[in-house]
Amino acid sequence: MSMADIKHFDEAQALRRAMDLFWRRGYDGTSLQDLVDELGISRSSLYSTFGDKDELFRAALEHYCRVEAGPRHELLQRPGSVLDAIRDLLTGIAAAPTIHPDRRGCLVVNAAMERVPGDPETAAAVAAQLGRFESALLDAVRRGQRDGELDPGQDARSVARFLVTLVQGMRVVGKAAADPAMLEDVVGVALGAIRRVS
Amino acid sequence: MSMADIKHFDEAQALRRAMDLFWRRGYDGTSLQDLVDELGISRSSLYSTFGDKDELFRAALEHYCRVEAGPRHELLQRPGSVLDAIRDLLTGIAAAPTIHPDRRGCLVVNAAMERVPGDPETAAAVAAQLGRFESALLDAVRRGQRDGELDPGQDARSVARFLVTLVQGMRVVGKAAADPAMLEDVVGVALGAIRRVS
DNA sequence: AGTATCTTGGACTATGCGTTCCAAGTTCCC
DNA sequence: GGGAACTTGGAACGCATAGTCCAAGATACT
Repeated sequence: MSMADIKHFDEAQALRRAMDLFWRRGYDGTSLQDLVDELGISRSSLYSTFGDKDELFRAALEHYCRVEAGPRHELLQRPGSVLDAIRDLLTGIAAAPTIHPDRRGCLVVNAAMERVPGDPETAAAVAAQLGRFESALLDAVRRGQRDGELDPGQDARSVARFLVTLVQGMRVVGKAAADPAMLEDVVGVALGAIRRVS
Repeated sequence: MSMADIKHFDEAQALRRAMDLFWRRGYDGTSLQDLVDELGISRSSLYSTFGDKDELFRAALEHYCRVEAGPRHELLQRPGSVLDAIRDLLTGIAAAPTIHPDRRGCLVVNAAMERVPGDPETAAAVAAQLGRFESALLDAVRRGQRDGELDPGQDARSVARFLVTLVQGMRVVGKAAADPAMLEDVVGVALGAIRRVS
């Protein structure tokens, strides 16, 4: 293998920029020219490095799951109060529209709504991500029930699924309604729903 | 005004078919040729009747709100148990993926995710629809609290917003995950969250 | 220094898109 | 029956798109 095959650009940075572009404008809303301009590389390099538009989109989606969603799942494994961890998770999602006032929402939800049905690979990636979120929450809920913070009378898996679903709803509402107070109200009700009645 | 201006096609039926097409395939996923083929009318008639693609999409979205969402709001005004009405509402939405196995989801959510940001008119229509849903739920929640079915200790508006958000999440999960049991679990937890503790 | 190998930019291709336009056809009024 | 008003189908237009290709440049090994 010769060593003239050095890339003249930062592949990781290009992927990050592609993720950002797809996140803000969606799949159809992002043209190949947009990508060429924003990533700062030529079409040839884009195709030889990332494959076609579909592959790049999927890579961007995976990168999003790793960088954006991953830390939130780890937050649930934090030692100490599970209820606090879940509260932090939910308030963080409630604050997303404030952090990103451009109404970009969540790339996973955007991808699911725009690409399902019609792109089975993206559909599978989204379903897998929801599954990972559910199992991370399931562990946390079980721990919370053991620690006496969460209501032990509820089925842990149902509670985890409830939280997964609520978070996706917060993503939709955060993008569509853009009233920060609304999501804070929602968080309050949700926490009351899972807390142990004392 | 002369009377040679009779349409040779059923305008209401065409709008229904356009709604169905946008619902299944999204805005960008539906080409004007698709519309011409499915609606059974020519390009000229389409443009002279509905305006351009944006206008037709908005009309289809409004039609959806009237035909699909409207009856659900009225369901909440049903005499008798509010808790039963909310349960029926939620289980109906949980059953949506079974009724439409093609993973079409909800046109309002699809539209919001695909068109926001970038189409302020659609964004406004979606926000208005969420607002109508919230106020319909607010009336129901207040009634349920008066009747002693719902927990009167919770802020009624927060509960309404919670339900709005949860339903949007059920739309996302129903389209992305397609496990009917999952949403039934969610409904159970949600009903427990708002029910009066007896 | 020369050569082989790989990357790069940009021109190029083919296709599909939304929109416009016009001749032909149809209907009603006089 | 003649003419005005309107709808209709289909051709045509300009433009944007995703993807391909190739000459030119850069690098490392002999």
